[in-house]
Amino acid sequence: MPRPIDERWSTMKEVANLAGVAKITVSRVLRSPDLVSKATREKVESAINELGYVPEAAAGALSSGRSQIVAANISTLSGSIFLSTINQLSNILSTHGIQLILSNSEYSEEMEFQQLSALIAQRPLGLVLSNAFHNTKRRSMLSRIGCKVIEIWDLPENPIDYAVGFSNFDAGYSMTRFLFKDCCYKKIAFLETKQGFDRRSEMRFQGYKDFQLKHTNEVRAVDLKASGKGNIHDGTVGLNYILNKWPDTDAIFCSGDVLAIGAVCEARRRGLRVPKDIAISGFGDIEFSNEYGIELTTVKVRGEEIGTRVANIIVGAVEGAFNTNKSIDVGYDIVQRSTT
Amino acid sequence: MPRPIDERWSTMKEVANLAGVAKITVSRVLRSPDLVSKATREKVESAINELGYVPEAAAGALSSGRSQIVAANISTLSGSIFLSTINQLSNILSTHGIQLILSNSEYSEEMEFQQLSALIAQRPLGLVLSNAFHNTKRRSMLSRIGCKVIEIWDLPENPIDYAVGFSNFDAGYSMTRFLFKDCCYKKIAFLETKQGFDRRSEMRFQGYKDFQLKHTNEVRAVDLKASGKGNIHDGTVGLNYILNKWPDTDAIFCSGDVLAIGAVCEARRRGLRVPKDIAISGFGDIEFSNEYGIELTTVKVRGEEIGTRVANIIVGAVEGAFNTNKSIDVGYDIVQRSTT
DNA sequence: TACACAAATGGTATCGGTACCATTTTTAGA
DNA sequence: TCTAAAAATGGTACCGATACCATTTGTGTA
Repeated sequence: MPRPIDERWSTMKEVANLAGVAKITVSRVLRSPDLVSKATREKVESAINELGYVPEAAAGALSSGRSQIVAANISTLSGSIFLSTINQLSNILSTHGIQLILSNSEYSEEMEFQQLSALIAQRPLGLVLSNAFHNTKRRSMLSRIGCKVIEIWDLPENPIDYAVGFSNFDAGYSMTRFLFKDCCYKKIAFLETKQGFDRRSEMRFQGYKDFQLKHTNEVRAVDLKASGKGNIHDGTVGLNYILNKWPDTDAIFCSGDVLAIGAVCEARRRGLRVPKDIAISGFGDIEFSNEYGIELTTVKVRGEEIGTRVANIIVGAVEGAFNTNKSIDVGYDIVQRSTT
Repeated sequence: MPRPIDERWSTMKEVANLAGVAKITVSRVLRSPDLVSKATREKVESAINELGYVPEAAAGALSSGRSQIVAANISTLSGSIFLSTINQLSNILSTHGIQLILSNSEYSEEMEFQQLSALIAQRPLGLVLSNAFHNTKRRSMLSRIGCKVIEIWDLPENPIDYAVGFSNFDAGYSMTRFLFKDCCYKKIAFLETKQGFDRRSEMRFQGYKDFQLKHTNEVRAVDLKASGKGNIHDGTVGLNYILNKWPDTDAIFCSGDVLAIGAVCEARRRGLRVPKDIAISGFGDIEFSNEYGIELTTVKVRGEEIGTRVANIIVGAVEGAFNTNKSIDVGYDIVQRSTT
């Protein structure tokens, strides 16, 4: 369909004609100005300005076989867990002229597959995933993708290409040990709301379970799958459910901060003292965790650093750096505040 | 799973050869399957599966003159204000095979221009902006862009193409009137923390100012520009600043919910009763506003609906619908809770 | 001045799809 | 059975950049 004349963008050829050079020279001015003499460069630049020329990324990508795009598929935007990572990643990439395509799979596996194809269609420089894929078909799709695949917020045993994150198992284990050994709670429950498959939450649970089986031989775990969107309300439901089922519970380890905040609010509403009657801890250390009248004990995750590391891997790979470190552990911290 | 010898992806030509058809037929199977007979379609589909073929978006975009990309530039990700809009937009677009490129302009103004160019380089189907551009050069760049420009979360008088949002002026005016007339507060202050140029916050302030000048002839406004990131801490600073400067203030209208929550916390810390000693209202109705022990009076914005409307405009335009409605007002609600 | 070599510039093929039109095959109706 | 129209398929020329190699121009040294 022929676009209306006035809506067409200028092309490199038109810039070249106006400047009186070959179009390859225009290309050089934009991509490797050092190879062009000052006089020519200035002629070309003024032609670019005059025409308001903006090169077409698709043509460049096709011709060079290399896009200026990084794709990220994260499980959810709404939880805001990944925001700091995405924000940082986007900022660093944009200083290198790389755009970030964002898609979220809301933890649904079918959508993830479709979206994965759509992302691969962009032939991105890097593919950032917050959810590891265990399905073989998908893994094979990813392994032959030809761009860097970077799994984040977790450290799977065999990363496809790279992993930047921390051990969710260890985090779950550490927090449980902290509650048990340092805080001396002996009846610890675990609360989560997995939507579909959430490997990271699952691993935190495994860490909790592992500790519990070693030290108390009792597992008190609730997964509010059905209702669960991981919002504050779920925290209130979860607290009630747990205290109803195991009335002598003295601490609840929530798989996310929002859940934990909900649980704290509900505990207070019921007239329970936190942490005296019931201790509550979370995971993630979101902005609200340390403000707003609640100082939540939680696992602090360096989300921003993950973004930085991911950006460095991608930018490095573009510049030809060879990175042998497949797995980058940014660690985590147990942060004690006043809810335990 | 053996990685192919070279990391090249299969091309449409290879699929065509395997299926024994012309490559244009493969293209048809993917884009308009109704034009292809069932037998041929199945042959081609099995060839696609066998080769794991994923078409290259850049080639399609170049050839058809139409990308499958929508670009959004929002002022900031971290505030989480736009999350529901972006989330909804991304979800709807992805069901139409359209990808969302996200960039944020929270850094320098120079970068904003660069980023705009980078986004335009993608020749997106639509360009979604949370910040109106007043600079003439930029506006002219935007007006000749050839794709739909959609300004969101505001209703400028002359939208470049479309605007989906609400009147920030009206919202500011309405909340002030609500505090004054319905709640009978007579000494109302306005607190904001603008980062750079924030037209939306500015318009809310103008609404506040307009009402005040009409009814009290007094404006008590604080803009924590310098420190201001709009976080909870700023709310505490702002409350103290205001009560110090105008001790008889009986209500504070905060330009954002996070600020308001900070102000409520600080008021309580100081032993003030909310709303008896000091009333506080916010703007945005973020998730935390109605939970977590604070029931904040605020202006509820339908962020998700904005996302839906934007997606519909873009998808509609792709399908050739002609939308005459340049300005879509999704409205807002004054929600009274317990802080006023 | 001549020559070698570096710097600057240009020509052409090509990336992998889609548009447009042409051609072949199938179907329906007289 | 024949013919016209519809359905299915194919051929070819692009889209707008970059890669690669060729060519021209400029510079320093003998």
